[in-house]
Order: sequence, then C-alpha cells, then structure tokens
Amino acid sequence: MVTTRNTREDVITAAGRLFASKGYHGTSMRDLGRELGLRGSSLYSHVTSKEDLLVAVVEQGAGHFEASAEAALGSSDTPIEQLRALIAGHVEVLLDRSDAAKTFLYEAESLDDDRRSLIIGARDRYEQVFRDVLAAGARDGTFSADLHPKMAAIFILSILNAVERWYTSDGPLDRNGLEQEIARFVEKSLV
Amino acid sequence: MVTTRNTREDVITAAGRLFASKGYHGTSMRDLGRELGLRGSSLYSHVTSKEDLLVAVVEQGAGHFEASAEAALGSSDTPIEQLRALIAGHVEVLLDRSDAAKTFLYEAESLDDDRRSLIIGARDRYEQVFRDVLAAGARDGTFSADLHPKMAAIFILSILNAVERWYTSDGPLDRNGLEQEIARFVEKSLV
DNA sequence: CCTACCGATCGGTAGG
DNA sequence: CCTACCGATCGGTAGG
Repeated sequence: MVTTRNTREDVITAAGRLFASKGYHGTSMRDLGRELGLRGSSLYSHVTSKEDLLVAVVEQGAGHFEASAEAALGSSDTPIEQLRALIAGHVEVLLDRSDAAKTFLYEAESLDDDRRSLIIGARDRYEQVFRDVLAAGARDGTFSADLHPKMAAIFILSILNAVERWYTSDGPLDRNGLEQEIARFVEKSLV
Repeated sequence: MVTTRNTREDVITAAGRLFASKGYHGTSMRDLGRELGLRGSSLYSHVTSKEDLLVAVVEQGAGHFEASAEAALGSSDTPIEQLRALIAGHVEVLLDRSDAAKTFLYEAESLDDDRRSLIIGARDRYEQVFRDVLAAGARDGTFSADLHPKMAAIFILSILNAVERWYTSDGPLDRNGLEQEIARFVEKSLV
C-alpha cells in the first residue's frame, strides 16, 4: 500500500465533503484531519485558518456556476436554448460538484461580512444571466411579453437549487429526465 | 421597569430566533441565555437539553404548516382554489412564523435519527397534500391531464420554501403581490 | 506531518 | 435563577 502526503487540494476537497454534509460549524478541524488520516493540527501546514478553507470551497462552487453560465450563453443564440442550457448546466454542477455547490449555496453565510458580500455578488451576477436570457426571450416573442424576468429568474433558480434537497440518482428519474421535467415545467410558465 | 421570570415558552421562542438566524450548531446555550438576560446554566430549569429545544421549535414549525394545509383544504372544494390557499398559507407561515418555519426546514437535520425521521414524515405528509390537490385537478380537468403531480408538488414547494431566502417586506412587492406572482407562475405550468 | 500544549468555549450538573 | 464548576472539545501555535 502506497501512502502519499496530502496536498492543499486534497484538504480543500475533503473540507468540501464535510462542510456540505455536516455544515461549516458542524465540522471541526479534527474531523477533517481524521478524514485525511492525520491530526487536526497538521492541517495548518496547508491552510492558515478554518475560514480560509471555507473561502476556498465556496469560491470553487462560485467558479463552477460561473463557468456553466458562460458555456450556456455561448452554446446558442436563441433564448429558449440558452435557458435549457442554463438549466442543464445548473443541474450538472449540482450533481457533479455537489460538495462545492452546496457549500456555495448554504454555508457562505458563515463567512465574515466582506467575503460574504463577494459571494452574494457572485450569486447576483449568476441570477442576472438568467434574467437577461428571459428578458431577451420576452422581447423577441419566444416568451410571453408580460413575463416578469426578475420573478421568473428567482422561481427557476428556486426549483434548480432545491434539486439537491430531494433528487437521488438511485430513483426512477435519471439526470436527463430530471432536466427535462424542470425545463418542461418552467417553459410552460414562460410562454 | 418590571422584570418577570422567563417561561419555557419564552425560552423556546428565543431559541427559534437564534436557531433560524445562526443555525443550531452556531448557537450556544450561553448565547441563548444572553438573549433572555440570564446565564446559560439557568436554561436547564426550563429544558433538559439543547436538543430538547430544537425538537420543540421544529415541532412548532411542523404544526404551523400542518394547520395551514388543513385550513387550505377546508377553504374550498375546487382544486384551483385549494392550491391558491395552500400557496398563500405557506407564504404566511414563512413570513409570520419565520423562525419556527426556517428551523423546521433547515435545522431538522441536526436531530438524532429517530426524531429526524419523524420530521421528514411530517414534510412528506405536507407534500402529499399538494400532490393530492394537483392530482384531483388533473382528474377533473382543471389542470392538464398529463400533469405529473409528484414533480409539480416538488417544484411548487421549491418555489415556496425559497421565498425565505430572497423576499423582504421592505421591497416593492407586498405579501399579496408575492402570493399572486407565485400563483400566476405556478398555474401557467399546470394547465 | 507529529507531539504537546494554549486559552476559550462547549453542553451540562451540583447545590443552593 | 445564581455561582461554581466538570470533562470534552474547539481553533490554533510552538517546536521539532
């Protein structure tokens, strides 16, 4: 059996796992050490503080959603297809990067004020992408002209974020089916 | 100035306030004592443990949602009006009993397995009310016949629960407007 | 990455 | 409802 020293990356990954499942306050540095097979105090050769770890995980999560939004916008010129790509991309971040995504969505409030503001800014920019696509669709006739883009964006993101709370890939609904159920429900509301 | 001893009710109310804003793990018994103007250790004349407090708050939250669902079902015989009453009732529980409601929704996972199962059961029964109303509406032609009641119930509750994360009564949207925006978005999806 | 430790804080008890 | 305290655990540091 080969044993290798942990890297900073390993520490951040494990921290994401624990923060996502037990919360930031519910995770101790000793818990995290145990997860990696070392003492809590040894973690301080990789990070300067526990909050430093939270920052790293939350920024990863923000980055994944940002990248997904950018890819979705570039994938098509039509609002309806951009919206579908946004929905599919969000689901994929939530399922494939679930630790970072959940920590980004739910544990950022444990950051100090300055850093929390940065993360809220990232969330706002991401929501703005949805709003812009919806507004473009309302202008060009894809969606109803009396659509409220701001409300619709909030409602769509509400549905998307909640996926993490109920969906399991063990059930009858596969990932593609999930994305289609959401897109179907949402699109009916928009026309 | 009149100073009165605190009752168990006072303690539970204050606990709900702190659990909702800082989380169960982020709240210490000394924090809670400070909130009530007494020492942390004095709380143990009112409760037997910190988890006992969480149980009490979470059960209050469950009770409010249960009562709202029952009232909504009794308010009308038509699925569309029952659904509107469910939506309005959920929003009102979230806004008027926000501490208990948020603790019920987000902090139940800190309970031990047995008690958590009970709460998940309560959530499932509540969701089932939405599902039944949706299915009845699909049967009688109010909603589309190919509606998926289970999916729709999840999506509607996703929108409703998220209200707590973005809505503020300081903004341009009053409570009635909020309820109508949600009902409008949701109903378009169901027909 | 370890041992040994720091002061602070945790949930909770004893005894009034 | 208080003081005084318990053992356990917290984030983190010193020094190797």
